[in-house]
Amino acid sequence: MPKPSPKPAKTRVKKPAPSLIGTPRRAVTSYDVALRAGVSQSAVSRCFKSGASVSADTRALVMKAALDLNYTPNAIARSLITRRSNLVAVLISNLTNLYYPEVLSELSHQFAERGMRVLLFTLPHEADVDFLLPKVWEYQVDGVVAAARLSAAQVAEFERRHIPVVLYNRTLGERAVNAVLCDQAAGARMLVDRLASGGAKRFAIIAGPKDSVVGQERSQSARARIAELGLAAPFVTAGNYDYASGAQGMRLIMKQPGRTPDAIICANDVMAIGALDTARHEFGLAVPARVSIAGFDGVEPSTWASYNLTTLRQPVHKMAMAAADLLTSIIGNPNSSPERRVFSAQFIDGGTSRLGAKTP
Amino acid sequence: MPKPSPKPAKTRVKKPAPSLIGTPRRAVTSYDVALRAGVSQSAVSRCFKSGASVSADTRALVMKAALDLNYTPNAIARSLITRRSNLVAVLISNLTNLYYPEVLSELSHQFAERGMRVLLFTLPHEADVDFLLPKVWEYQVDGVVAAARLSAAQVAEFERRHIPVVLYNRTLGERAVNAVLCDQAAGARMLVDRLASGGAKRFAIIAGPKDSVVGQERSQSARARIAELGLAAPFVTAGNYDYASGAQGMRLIMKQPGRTPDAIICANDVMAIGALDTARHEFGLAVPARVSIAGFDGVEPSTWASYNLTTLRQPVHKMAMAAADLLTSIIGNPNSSPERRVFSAQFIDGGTSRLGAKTP
DNA sequence: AAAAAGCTTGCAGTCGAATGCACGATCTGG
DNA sequence: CCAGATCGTGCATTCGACTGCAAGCTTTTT
Repeated sequence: MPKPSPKPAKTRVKKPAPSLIGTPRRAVTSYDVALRAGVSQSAVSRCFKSGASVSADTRALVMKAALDLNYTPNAIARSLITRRSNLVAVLISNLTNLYYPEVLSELSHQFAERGMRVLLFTLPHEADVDFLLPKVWEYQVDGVVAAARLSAAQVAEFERRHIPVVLYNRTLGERAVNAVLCDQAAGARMLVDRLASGGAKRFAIIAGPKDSVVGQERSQSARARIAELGLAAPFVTAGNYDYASGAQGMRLIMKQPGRTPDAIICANDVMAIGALDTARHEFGLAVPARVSIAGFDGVEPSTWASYNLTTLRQPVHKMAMAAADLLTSIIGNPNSSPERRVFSAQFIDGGTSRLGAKTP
Repeated sequence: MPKPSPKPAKTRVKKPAPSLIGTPRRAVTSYDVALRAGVSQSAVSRCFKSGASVSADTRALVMKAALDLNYTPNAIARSLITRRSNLVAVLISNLTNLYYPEVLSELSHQFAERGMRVLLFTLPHEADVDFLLPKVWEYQVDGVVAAARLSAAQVAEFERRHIPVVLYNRTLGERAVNAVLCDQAAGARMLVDRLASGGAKRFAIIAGPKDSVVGQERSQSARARIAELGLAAPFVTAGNYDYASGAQGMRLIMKQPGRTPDAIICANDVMAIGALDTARHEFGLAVPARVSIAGFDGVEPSTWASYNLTTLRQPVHKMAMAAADLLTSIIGNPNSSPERRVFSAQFIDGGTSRLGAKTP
């Protein structure tokens, strides 16, 4: 008697107990398919990978079995081993902004074409991004498109984790980051020039929120150009990118002492529309006869007949494509140095401004 | 000599070769944390799971180590074993529709509050959904919110795979499905009643596309009610839910022989806005003096001063919340029987319609 | 016809976290 | 002061697919 075997254990080397931890029902796996097709699991795996070495016979067998069983590869399991999730996080601060849905839609399509999925992260307006980022990391996304405010530290954190980030319509000062941009400054200057050569002398600006880089760039550049032209410094009021703040901005402008401005530049279309409606319906001002109004972005409502807004349209489609291209290229080739792709806005000569001729 | 050992193999039972398959750099894992904290991997795992049995000492050690190493649990690995991805697929056909971004935004917030992420699937307008669905399955989403056309077969396929689906503003005839709805019929009938008691006698309808269940419901109910009131059958033209088709619908209406209608019901706000702009600016019709115009949805631009549209606002916030609630409840409790949550639209008495008094 | 080169294929070990089990430590009560 | 209960912990296995390796088979080359 070698041992009275106090513990019944240690005999079975395997299978202490099948647990099936989560168990919301077991799905069809590659093993099931392999069994049915009479091949190994590896063969099944290879059949679902292009470029793998599988004979036509095996492939046919496997595909038949897969179809019979309604097998779909498990992307989660795949990601675990390949270290590629094919997920892209898209961070968007404010989907109700009217401009962003368009961006999101384009991004979604662009990434879909590249075989990637969009994991959406919306920020409850200016909420704590730091609270959100760990969620992004958890999902092992292959990359991030950020159309939301990220601090330099936050971007650095992504870099430390080797997660490529492309900023959309944002930069971090002079810091080298991947970004897709629209040249706001050039647009703003052009706008001022056109308005000025159309006769505008007294400008006012309804700017974006202070923490919006894009908004600041738009209003600062406009101010700078106004100064360059030797015109009086404009009255500036900050809005929140929504209709109500455009309307409110208009009221503030009208409350200012002195003559009413003859040109109002708004940091986005929706505010311009708010200002326009208020000018017309609340103050009975003829636009553009008495005052010119212009916006930025070129969102759909700006083209509607009631507005036909003068604006600077961003090439959203091209920009989204560039963002997707840039991000996929970084994913495929880390260590590439940061790149900025800058687009220029298209001037839309709507009916809300008296404009001079285009300077050549 | 038992065997000259033709194969040198079979000696090493483990470690044939470390492969590190995908290798876009190894991240910090729970093992690393365990090592640093001087505990087992299990302990680390338990520290990140609420309700697990861990001593305060261990927890402190682990948390310190995790912080030092910047550890974030890998949701992919977790999903594999727990069979819960905490991902919800949101299917949206047309993000440029102006109504959907609002829905998406609300859904995103609602799911975020429940610890779930939104995996976005946008359908290139009426593209092949069947092509998209396998992608949804691959990611082992815990559930689906479909604000897009799904056939009964497609929904059945989800059921077969035990993936809960909640339809948003959609049904499948009498088939029992989980759905969050807005009572379109009641809204449409109420709208007709109000317009009729305001004096409308000659109706016209700019309907939604033929394949839009919601659109059909809206226009059919309106027609039915018009008939019930003994009024002439309305001229009906189908649009595509966009501004251009609203405008086009208006032109078609004006081309009809006989007297111009005195009330136009549009299957959504954007078409109503298109029709309104066209009526005013192209045909010089006074609205609502000569013709009443009304829409559905209550999107933001419908409230703008230039429009101030009469419409039926959908309680998007409540509906999204209901969708998220419903879906999470099904996830937590499969085998629950399908449920419909129906909301009613809020009548917005804008300035584009001559309305009679509300019937009590 | 033998040798070399090619294809296919299965084996077995990964990826990172979760957890059933059993052992050890601590605490309670008799 | 020891039996029994409680708590905390580590071990080993699991989830499902991917892939390096080497063996088996086929084809080509000489």
